Amino acid sequence: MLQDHQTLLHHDCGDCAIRHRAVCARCDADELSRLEQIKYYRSFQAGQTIVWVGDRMDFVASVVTGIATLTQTLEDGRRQMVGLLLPSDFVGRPGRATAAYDVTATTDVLMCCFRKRPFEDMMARTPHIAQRLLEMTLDELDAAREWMLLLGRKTAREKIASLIAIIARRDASLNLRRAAGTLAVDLPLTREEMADYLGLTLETVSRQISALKRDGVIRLDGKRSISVPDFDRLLEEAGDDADGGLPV
Amino acid sequence: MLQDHQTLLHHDCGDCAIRHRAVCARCDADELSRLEQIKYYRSFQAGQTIVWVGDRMDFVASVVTGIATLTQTLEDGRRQMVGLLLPSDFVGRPGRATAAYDVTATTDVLMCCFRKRPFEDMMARTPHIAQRLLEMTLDELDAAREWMLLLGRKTAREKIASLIAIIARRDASLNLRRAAGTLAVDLPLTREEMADYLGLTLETVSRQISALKRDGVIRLDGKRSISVPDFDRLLEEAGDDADGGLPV
DNA sequence: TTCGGGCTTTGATGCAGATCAAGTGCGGCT
DNA sequence: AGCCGCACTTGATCTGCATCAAAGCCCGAA
Repeated sequence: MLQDHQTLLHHDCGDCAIRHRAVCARCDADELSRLEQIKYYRSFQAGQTIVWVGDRMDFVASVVTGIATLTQTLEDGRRQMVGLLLPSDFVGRPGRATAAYDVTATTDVLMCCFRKRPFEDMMARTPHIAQRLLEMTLDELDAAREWMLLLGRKTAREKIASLIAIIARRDASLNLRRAAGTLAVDLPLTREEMADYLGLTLETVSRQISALKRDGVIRLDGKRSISVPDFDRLLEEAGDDADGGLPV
Repeated sequence: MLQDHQTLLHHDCGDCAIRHRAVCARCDADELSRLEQIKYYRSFQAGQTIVWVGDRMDFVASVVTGIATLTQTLEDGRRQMVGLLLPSDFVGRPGRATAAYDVTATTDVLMCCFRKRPFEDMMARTPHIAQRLLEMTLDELDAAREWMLLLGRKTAREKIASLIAIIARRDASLNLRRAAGTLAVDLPLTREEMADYLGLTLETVSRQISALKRDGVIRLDGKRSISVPDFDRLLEEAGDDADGGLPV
C-alpha cells in the first residue's frame, strides 16, 4: 500500500494512463515537465470523503484511477448525485475558493493534484491547458443536460436502462473491451448510490433491475455485475435511441 | 421594426448593454474592434425556433435582448428544458459542428452572431475570450447541477418556489431594481414552458402557483406577473435556503 | 460454525403528481 | 357587440413511485 504509493509518487507523466484524456492532454513535452514539477499524488480509500461542500479548496486535481461522485444535499437529507468522476475527470474550479459539492470516493481513488495558485498561473501562460479544460467542461455540461432530461422526464425503468447504457459506453471507451455479442458491465455503485444518481429510492432501483432481468434485457452475474445480451434492446428501453451502438 | 434593426446593425460594442457580461467582457479596446468586424445581428420573433437539434451550426452568438430556451425532446414528445438563455448568455459550442439542442425564442430576441470559423480563429489568438468563455461555461455547469438537484429531489411546490426565486434573482442582478420590501417578478414563460423546465405537467404548475398564492407566499398581479412580499419565506419554500437574500 | 451487519430483494400500502375532462377569462378580430 | 382562440384554472380519477416493513444473502469476525 505504502509501496504503491511511493511508486506512484515517481510516476512519469509521459506514461500516465490518463495522459491523453486529462486536462494535460494537449500539453507538449515542455509543458508537461513544468506540470510535473507542481503535481503531487493523493490517494483515498473507498467511502472516504475527498472534499466537503464549502471547504476551502487549495488544490485542483485529476482522477487517475478509481471512481468518485459529486453530490448535493438538501438540509433534510435528500441527496442528488450531480456527477460521476471517472479516470481523467477534473475536480475543482480555477478561480473559485470553496467547493460547491461533496466529492466522495466510491472505490479507492488516486488523484493527481496541483496546488490551485500555481495551476492557475500556469493556466494563464499555457493556452493548451485552458483549451483542454474548456473542452472538458463543455462535455460535462452536455452530460449534465442529458441527465436533466433523464431526471425530469424519464420513467424509473428508462432511468435504470440509461444508467447501465452510459456506464457500458464509458468503460467500453476506457477499456476498449468490445465483445461483439453480449457485453459485461460492472456497476461501480451500490443500489443506494444509483438511486441518488437517478432521483429514485433504492427500492425502486432494485425492483426495476429485477424487472429488466425478468424481461431478458439484462442478466445478473452478481449483485454488481451485469451482462447485456443485446445493447440495442437496452437503448430502446432507455428511451433515447439516438445512436445505435458504442462509439469507437 | 426595420428601423430598429438598422439602428442595431450599427451598434457600437463600446456601449452595448451586455458589454461587461458577455463572452467579450474581458476584451480590451483593440480586441473589441476586431470582434466588431466579424459580428452581425440577427433578430427572432417570440415563438420562433432559432436552431433545431442536429442542425449544422455555422455561427455562435450572444443573446443581446430577450429570452430563449434550450430544450431536449424524447421521440414520444416528452420535453425537458435544459437551459434558459438571458441577455449575455452564449449559444453554440466552438469546435462542434451540429447543434445539440433546440433553441427557441420565448420573447422577441436579438442575437449578436459570429461566424464560427472566424470566431474560433480569434479565440485561439485571444486568451481573454477563451478565459471568459470558460468562466461562463463553468457557471452554466453549476446552474445545470443545481437544476439536477431540483429535478431529482424537490417536490412540485419546492420546484415552483425555486423557479420564482431564480428568476427574481436573475432579473434583480440584471436590472438592479431592488425594492426592499415586496418585490415584483415577471414570469417570462407560459405555464407549459415552466412545466417543461421543472419536469412537471402544466396542470401541476398551475395548481402549485394557486397554492402558493392561497398561502400568501406570492401574489398574482396578472397571470404572468407575480409579487413576493417576503423573499426569505419564498426561499424557505424552495427548500435550499443556502443564502438569505439577493446577491449584490 | 455461528453470529452480526451491510447490501439487496420483495411485499403491502399510501400519496403526490399525472391524466382526463370541463370550465373561465381575456384580448383580438369581424 | 359578439365570437373565437388561447392561456390558464379547477375538478375527478388513476397510477407510478415512495414509504413502511420484513426477509434473504453474502462475507468477515469471533
